[in-house]
Formats: sequence, structure tokens, C-alpha cells
Amino acid sequence: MYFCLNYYYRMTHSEENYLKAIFHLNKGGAKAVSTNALAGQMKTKPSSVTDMIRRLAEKGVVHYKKYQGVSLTEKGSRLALSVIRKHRLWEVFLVEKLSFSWDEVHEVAEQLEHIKSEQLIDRLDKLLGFPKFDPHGDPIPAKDGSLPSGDKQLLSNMPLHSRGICVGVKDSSSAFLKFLDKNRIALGYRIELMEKEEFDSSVRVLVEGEPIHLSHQIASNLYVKKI
Amino acid sequence: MYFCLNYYYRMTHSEENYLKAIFHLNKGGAKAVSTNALAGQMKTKPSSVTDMIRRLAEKGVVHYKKYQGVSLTEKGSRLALSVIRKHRLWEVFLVEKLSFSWDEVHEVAEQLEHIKSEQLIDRLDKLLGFPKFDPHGDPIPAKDGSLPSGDKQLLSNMPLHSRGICVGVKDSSSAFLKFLDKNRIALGYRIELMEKEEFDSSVRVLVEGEPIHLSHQIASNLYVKKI
DNA sequence: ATATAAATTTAGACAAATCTAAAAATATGT
DNA sequence: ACATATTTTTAGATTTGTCTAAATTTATAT
Repeated sequence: MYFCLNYYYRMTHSEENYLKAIFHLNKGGAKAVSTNALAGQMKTKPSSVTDMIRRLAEKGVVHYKKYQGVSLTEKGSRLALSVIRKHRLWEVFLVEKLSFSWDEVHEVAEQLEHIKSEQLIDRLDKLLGFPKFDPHGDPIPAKDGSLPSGDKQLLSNMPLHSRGICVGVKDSSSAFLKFLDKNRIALGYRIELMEKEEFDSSVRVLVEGEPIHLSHQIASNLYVKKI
Repeated sequence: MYFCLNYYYRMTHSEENYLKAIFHLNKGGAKAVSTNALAGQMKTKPSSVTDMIRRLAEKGVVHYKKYQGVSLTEKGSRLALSVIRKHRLWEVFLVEKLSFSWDEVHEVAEQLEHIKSEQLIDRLDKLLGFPKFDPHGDPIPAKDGSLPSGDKQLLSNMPLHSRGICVGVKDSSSAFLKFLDKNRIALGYRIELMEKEEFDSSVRVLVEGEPIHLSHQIASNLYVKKI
């Protein structure tokens, strides 16, 4: 119990949200996250960010040097992954058990991710059958923080004539999700990449055998799992 | 939507907890709740209670006059019942779906009760089969704030030496119904609660005058109508 | 290289929710 | 009824998370 994550590093909702934001902004590059970028993500002012970063640094969950941006420590990274794990498991619950559609779950999951109970999340995980991906296709971190193998990639990145299963979206705006609906594309559908148009990077694919033409904008927002 | 409860009367977690506490303290008598009693319930200081009460009065959810104690307005009562509804539905969820035992659920439900989403709680209600009582036998308020008729309750929840008529079961598995048959318990029979065992919450009762010892598992699945 | 622009931090303020210590109002006992 | 005890409120401080405005540091452009 002494080494329990939740005992030593008890964070407020707001602190957890900052850790999550730093994690997501840092995902791409290895360099530190800027105060301004974080303010944008958190929809708050840079001065508020500076205040919060100082508190987080005192708690030892971020590395911080004035004017040099911020990055997660080992502890901070573990905490961020634990919040992301909760968020994505709750999203699965909302879709699978409560029939929410995948574009309605985010707001509620933002609240549920802060519920503190290790037992709760472990049992929820079990109830849901230990899912590896959330309804948007994003990987669900395991208890130890490890992410499931990323054999998933954007449709726009797939090699010609390869086949896969649609497992998620990058842009989860309801406009995009509606577009997919209208064009009869959904999670779990088989996709085969037939042709790539050099000129505009659009693609011709078969979705469950049905031919369809997708712009690059669409193809670069659809995750496909190779088979 | 304009008259949606959650839109006009958006309360903080703490405010919701105060409303709940006032509701519970007021349940017995019709007179106002004292500052001290509320401080006891909330495990805080009387001065903090005074501060909070003033805010709640400004929001129009409590009646308050200096030195005269506090009571819920119509609005306040509706809000309190809505929080209690959420708390008890989540308790059912934790016990029924996540295999928590009835004495482990309170702390987690205290957190879950503050999640704001009408859709979430409606769908949870449906998932659980619109339960009327929580795992402790307490009634679950309906959406409109009405409580299920209180003349029926779980045997495990009845006061000592009270008498009633067996009117239903919560668990209607055939295993349970066979057990009842074998022990000569049926709908319409008179039941008198003679003794409660602290240690394992089992009970000794008279069924149509015949003494019998029932485990808590049995007693918490039998509904009795008070007479 | 130096002026200007952009990013970041500091300083000071505010609201929510709490505390302690002291003052005011109410209740109680003989 | 009056002194004392209890309850309740006020006053002033603290923490968290936010803000605006001003100062400072870093980056950019000619």
C-alpha cells in the first residue's frame, strides 16, 4: 500500500488534466512543451499555466526550468497514463454498455476519468473484457502503463493493395463521424486500398467490398489495423 | 431544456454534499437543521457551515435565517433527491455489475454521484433494470423526485420487532425461489423480525409464527410490506 | 547587432471552500 | 431573572485555480 500510486501522488482534477495535456502535447516530439501550447490546450491563460507548472514541479511530476518549457517525469508519465487508461475504459463502457455513440462519450469520460478507486477501474476493465482500444481506436494503457502494440496506422499511410480493419479515427469531431456514417464506414469494417491518386493524395478503397473514393483529409483521419 | 435542473442550478460537489446532508438530517423532523448538526454531518467546522449556508441561500436552494437553522427549498429538495438518486443507482451498479460487496460501495458512490450527465444516469437506470431499492435497501428516487412507496422494504432493512407481509423478492432466480419454498416462505406470509446478528447481519424471524434463521443474503432479497 | 516582436513570468486580485480565534446571540439552571 | 454555557456568526487567514496587466526573457528580422 505504501507504494500505491494513488496514495503518494494524489492529484486534483485540474492537476490530472494538466498532466494529460502535457502527455498529449509531448507525444510527437521529444522536446519540452511550451507554456503557450499548454495554455492553448487547457483553454486558459499562460500565466495560469506558469502557476500550475510550478506546483507540479514541486510535487515532482514534471521537469521545469523557467522559459524552457515543461516535460513529464517518470512519476508524471505514470500518472498521466493512469488517467488516460481510465478515460478510455469509461469510453468503452459508455459505448458498449450504455449505448452512447462514439461522438457523445468524451465529455462524460472527462468527468469519470477522475474517479479515484483502483478496484473500480480494475473491475470495469474486467467487465468490459480487457479491451485494448477505445471507441475511437486509441490504445488503452495497461495497468503498468504499457500501450498495446501499434499495428494500427492511418489509411493514408498504408501501402497500396494492403488490407485491414477500420479500428478508429484521429479526428473525432461529430462532423467527421457523421460523414463516416453517411458513407457506410464504421469500426470493424474491412478496408482494402486499391489506388492512390498522386495529385491530391486521395485514395480509392473497398469498404466491405464496396468501392469508394476518399479525400486525403478523410484517409489521414482513419486508423486501420493491418491484417 | 431551459428548465433543465442541471442548467439553472449548477452546484459544486461541496454544495451538493451539503444539500444531501440537510436532506438526511431533516428527514425525521419538520424543523430546521442546526448549524452544529450540519457541521457534525459534514465533518467540518460550524463557521464553514455558516459560510456555505449563506451561499446556498443566495442560490435559492435553502431557507435560512440567522441563528434559526436551515431547511431545503423546493429547488433544494429536488437537487438533493437527484444526487441521492445518482448515488443509489451507482451503488446498484457497483454491486450488480462489478461484484462489489454492499459495504464497499459507499466511498466510490460518493464520487460517482457528482458526475453531471442526465443521459448517463437515465441509461444506467435502464441498464440496471430500473431498480427501486439500492443494495442497502434504501429507496431510489425516481427522475421526478418521487420515492417508491415506503411501505415495502427489504427484510434486512426492517427495524427490530417490526412485522409485515412478504410481498416480493429482489433476486428472482429459481435457486432462490426454491430455497424459499423449502423453508416454507411464500408471498402473503406474516413475518416478524425477532433478532439481528451484528456479526454477519443474519436475522432470526418468525414466519407465520414459526422461528427460522436467515442469512443476510436471504434477508436482503426479500421484500416485506410493513403492517 | 540592435530594435522589435513574441513568449513567459511576476505581481496583484478574485472566488470557492476551508480554518482559527474572537464576538454575539440564544439557551439553560437554579 | 441572571449568570453561565452553548450555539452561531463574524473577522481575518489559507489554499487552489483562475484572471489582468505589467515586467522580463527569448526569438526574429533587417
